[in-house]
Amino acid sequence: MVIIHDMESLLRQHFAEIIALTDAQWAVVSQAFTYKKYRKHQFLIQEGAPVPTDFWIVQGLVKSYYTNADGKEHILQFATSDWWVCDYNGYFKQVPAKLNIDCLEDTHVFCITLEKREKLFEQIPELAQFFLKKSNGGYIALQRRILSLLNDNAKERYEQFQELYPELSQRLPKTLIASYLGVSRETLSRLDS
Amino acid sequence: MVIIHDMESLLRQHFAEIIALTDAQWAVVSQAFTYKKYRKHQFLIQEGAPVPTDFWIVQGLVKSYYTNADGKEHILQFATSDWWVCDYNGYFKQVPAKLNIDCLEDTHVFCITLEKREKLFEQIPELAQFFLKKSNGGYIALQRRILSLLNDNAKERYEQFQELYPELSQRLPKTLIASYLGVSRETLSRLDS
DNA sequence: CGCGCGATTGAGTAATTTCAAATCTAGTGG
DNA sequence: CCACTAGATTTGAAATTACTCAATCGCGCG
Repeated sequence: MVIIHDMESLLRQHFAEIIALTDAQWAVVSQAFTYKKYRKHQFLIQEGAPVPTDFWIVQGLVKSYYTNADGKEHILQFATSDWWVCDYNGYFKQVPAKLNIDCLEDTHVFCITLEKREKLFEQIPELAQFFLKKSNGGYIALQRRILSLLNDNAKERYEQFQELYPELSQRLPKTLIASYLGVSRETLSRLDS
Repeated sequence: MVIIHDMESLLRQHFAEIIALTDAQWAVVSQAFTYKKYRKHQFLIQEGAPVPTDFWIVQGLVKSYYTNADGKEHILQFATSDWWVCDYNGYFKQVPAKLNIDCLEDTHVFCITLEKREKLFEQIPELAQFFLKKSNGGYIALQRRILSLLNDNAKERYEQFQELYPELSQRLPKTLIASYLGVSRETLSRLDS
C-alpha cells in the first residue's frame, strides 16, 4: 500500500537521523517491523497482559500510566509522532505489564518484538548503537524529570512542561497534565501563570 | 601491578555477565579504560567542569547530586561497587556538568572517555549491546523511581528504599537518604518504621 | 434543550516544610 | 581517660503547600 510505504519512509528517516543504513540493510530492518492502527481509547498495552512489542509512533497520541491500588492514575509518559513507547520492564524481561498504554487519539504505530529486535542486532550489530542512543537520551530525560520532582513545586513543574512540550500543552486536557506532573487537577487549576 | 590486575578481572566479570568476550577482545576493551583512586570528599565530577569520562566503580561509595539555586542538594544517585555513574548529559553531549559527583568513601574506579568508547563500538560492535542492556536497566529503574515519587508518601518511599538497598540504608547517613527521597531530614526522622 | 466532560472555585484537612533548639555519637588531642 | 568538637539525629511548634470533597461553571454536541 502506498500509505504504508510512506509510513515506512518515516521510520527509515527516524533511523537515518542516527545511523546510516544501506538499502539492503534497511530491507532487513523494515521486515522486522509490523504496522498497526489503533483508535482512540484502544490499548496498546494493558496491565497484567504480556508485552508483545515495542512501539514507534508514526502518528497519534498515547499515554503510558500506572494505576495504583486506589485506582489513581499516574502518567509516566505521553508519546506522539516519532516517539518510542512501551512497558519496557515487561518488554525486556518478558513479564506481564504493570503499565497501561492507551490512545488519546487515533494512533498509527510500527511494532517490533523482542525476538526480532535481537535478531536484528545479530544481523546488523551497529543497530544496537541506534537503540543505545535512544536509551541514553531517555535516561537523561528521566533524570531531569526526577530532579524536577525533587526540586520544583507544582507551578514550576507546570511551567517547565509548557516550555518543554508546547504542543502537548495545547493538545492535552489539563487533568492529564496534572497526572503527569504529580499534582491534583484542582491544584493545577489554581496556578495562575 | 597485582592489585590493578585483580581490579581488571572484576571489570571483565562485569562485562562477562552480559556479553562473551574472547581474550583478544578483552585486551582491546581493557585498554580503553584507565584506573583511578579517589579519597573521601574528592570529586569525580564537578558542576560547570567538563565530563571527561564515564565511571565504573570497583569499590567505594559516591553520591551524584544537583545543587539548586538555594544551595539545596538533591541526590540523583548513590553508586557503589559494580555501578556505573556519571553526568550522562555532560558526557554524551560533551557539555559542562550540571551535577556533582563526590566520594562518601575512598573509591576506586575505571574510567573511559567517550572517544574511546565510540572507538570500541567500531572495533567490537556487539559491545554496544552490553551498554544498551545497562542503559535499558537504568531507564526502567528511573521509571520506577518516578512512579514512587508520584504515588508514594515519604514513609512508603523510605521503606521501599530500605528494601531495595538494605546495605546502603546502613552505610549512608539519613540526611543523605532524605535528600535522595525528596524529603527533609526532619520529616524522615519522624517516620517510625 | 440538556447531557457530559473538563475546568474552576471554596472550605476544611492532611502532609510536609521551615526554623530553632536540644540531644546524641564518634573521633581527636591533651 | 577525659574534655571537646563536628556531624548527625531528634524534637517541638508554626507556617506552608497541596490534597480532598463538594459544588459550580462553561461549552460543544446530539
